[in-house]
Amino acid sequence: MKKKVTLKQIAKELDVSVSTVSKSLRDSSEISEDTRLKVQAFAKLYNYKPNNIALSLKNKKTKTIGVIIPEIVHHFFATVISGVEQVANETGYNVIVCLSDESFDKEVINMEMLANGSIDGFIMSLSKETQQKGDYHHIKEVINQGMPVIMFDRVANEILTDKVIIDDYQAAYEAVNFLIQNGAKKIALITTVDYVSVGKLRTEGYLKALEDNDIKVEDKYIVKIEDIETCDSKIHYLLHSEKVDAVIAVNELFAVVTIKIANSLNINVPNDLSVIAFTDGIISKFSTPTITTVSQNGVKMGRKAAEMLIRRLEEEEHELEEYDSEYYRTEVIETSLILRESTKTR
Amino acid sequence: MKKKVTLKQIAKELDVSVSTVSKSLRDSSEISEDTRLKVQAFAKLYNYKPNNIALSLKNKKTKTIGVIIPEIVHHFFATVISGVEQVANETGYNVIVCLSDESFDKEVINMEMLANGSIDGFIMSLSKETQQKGDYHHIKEVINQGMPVIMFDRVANEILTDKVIIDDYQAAYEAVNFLIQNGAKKIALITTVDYVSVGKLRTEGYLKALEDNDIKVEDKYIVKIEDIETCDSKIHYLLHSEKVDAVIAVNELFAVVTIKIANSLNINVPNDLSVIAFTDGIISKFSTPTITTVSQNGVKMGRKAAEMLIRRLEEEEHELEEYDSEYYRTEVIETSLILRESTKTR
DNA sequence: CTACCTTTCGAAAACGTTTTCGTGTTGAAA
DNA sequence: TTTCAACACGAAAACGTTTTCGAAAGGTAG
Repeated sequence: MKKKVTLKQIAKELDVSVSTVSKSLRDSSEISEDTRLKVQAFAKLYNYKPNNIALSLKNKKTKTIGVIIPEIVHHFFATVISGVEQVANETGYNVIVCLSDESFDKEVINMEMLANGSIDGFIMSLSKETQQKGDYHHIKEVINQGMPVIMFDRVANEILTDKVIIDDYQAAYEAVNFLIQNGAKKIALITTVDYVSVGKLRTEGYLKALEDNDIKVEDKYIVKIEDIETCDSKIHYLLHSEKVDAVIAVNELFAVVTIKIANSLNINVPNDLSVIAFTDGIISKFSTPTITTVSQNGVKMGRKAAEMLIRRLEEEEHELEEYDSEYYRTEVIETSLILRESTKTR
Repeated sequence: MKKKVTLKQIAKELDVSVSTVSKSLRDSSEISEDTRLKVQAFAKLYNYKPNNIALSLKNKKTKTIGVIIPEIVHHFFATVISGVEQVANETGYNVIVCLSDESFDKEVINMEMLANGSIDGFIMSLSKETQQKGDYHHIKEVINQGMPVIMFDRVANEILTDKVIIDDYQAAYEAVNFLIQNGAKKIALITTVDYVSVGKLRTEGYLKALEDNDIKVEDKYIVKIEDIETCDSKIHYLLHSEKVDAVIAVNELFAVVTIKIANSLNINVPNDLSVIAFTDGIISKFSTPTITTVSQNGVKMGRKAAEMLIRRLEEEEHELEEYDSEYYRTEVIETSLILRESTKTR
């Protein structure tokens, strides 16, 4: 077991100073070719690699990105991380991942931990509990300390910072429009509770689309699912008691459950019932029938978020005009409807 | 924008020395109650938090775990990370995630990056390419430097270190046995190429089970899928040309594709064909029919791996008897067959 | 021979902590 | 009054780097 070698050790072995070693390894012209080559050879022999922690302390840069997401066992978030990792890799950054587990407290703790020097900037998506509380002091504080924060997907208008989102409102509007144009009249919405920002926006898009097509909004067609346990019974109740001809679900899970329940009630998808889901993930591709979805390109979101963050980090040098009203940007990732077997077209 | 405050700044403001501030904040008895309280109050006011990087440098401990996995957009690996995160959170560790993207080079680069002081220990699963090459020098080197490494799932016997695995051989054996006991005679295996360690073990378990039941092994029943594009055609060919009555697939994806192709060929699952998949993930739960799987508890694996790593890290103090032959342990996570709709029992 | 420049290197500071070891002051005991 | 312990604090080293500055040695020009 041979421990990592340090500059000091090399210096001692070669009977030169630490500064000479450091300069030699960085090809400084201050050092004679003789000693430079000697040091470099020795360093290679002992496989010297500079200590990242020491470099971080010196440079006040860690070359590390902190990512905080609610859950990782969730295909969408996994794809986002994948995207972040891609550009991090390309630009020499590391990625620290923390999970809030949808808990406000964990989100706060994780942020505080990482904010104390471990990382150069954040990429994050709010936990449900945080959105419910509407308490963003921890995020504002971090931003106030001068650490860049990029929010994605579940964002808060209240926080002034860079954001990457999909246009949930518009996407829902278009999905509902698609259903209407293909003959649907009674369109149900299966969504989460309102405090989840994306759920709310999607609901609004749904409402607007109905309104623009002069279709009366029926409250009984809007199913709000608080926790996953009640999912089955609520959807069952909807399909059993109302003859809807289309369902738009805010996530894949609600959609696939809807299809299974429809099957059990002898309702044929897509002939009797069309189904569209948000979040284009694994389930939609492999369910039977496969599910038409609103694409939500997580990899692209992750890449974009990472690019924005790294741009901030590298530009920080120039100390740009921060008080510009358009200082912070919100990037919108375009969506599209991916047509599969769960919807019929006419 | 007020930057983070340091000990030095507090010291200057209060006109005391840095040491006094540090000691005060750590409740040292050396300091009078007067100044102690004064310092603490001031620190709280300015929301002082010690800088992690400085602490890491001083303590030669980062309290960070490095995780290297082939892909994160893969439910199993996501669950493992989730498990690692759980115990990391409970014990005050952070988690750095790097993706090898199934590439040997990226695996090496990531390991070298992290090994230079960024983390205290590794948890990793080999990339396909690494397993193919059989080149583990980067891992051995890290271990040699005294950094603990825990391998999980895709491990290499050649490397002497702690491991967490499921008993792939035994699990495959039992799955095949289950199929035979329920009437299957012609059992096909859909697997990956041999250099993926788990694929190989599962194949061996399959073979042994057939042998023990005096069933002749038919080479044409063993389908090896190299890349995902050929998946469809190969499985289609199998089902079309051979009347098999059961299929065991080494992952969910192969299983769900098998079912879809069976449907298209008017082969009823489970009546005409039973299907069992390895890796109990999202797809199996929501496919139609739902798929019987060999559970592979990723969360448990992640937790176990993290526990083993942290134990190593904390015990390192005592510098235990390293040359014991049973120094390194291999933990086996038990599996079980989760019965769903894709298999029939009699 | 002096003055100055170039080459080559080392000392030291800095990043933010913690900890060891002194040291000065005070008070009490002898 | 002397001596010593207790108390309260500060200086400095250490972790591993990089970088600035100073300085010694040697050479060259005048």
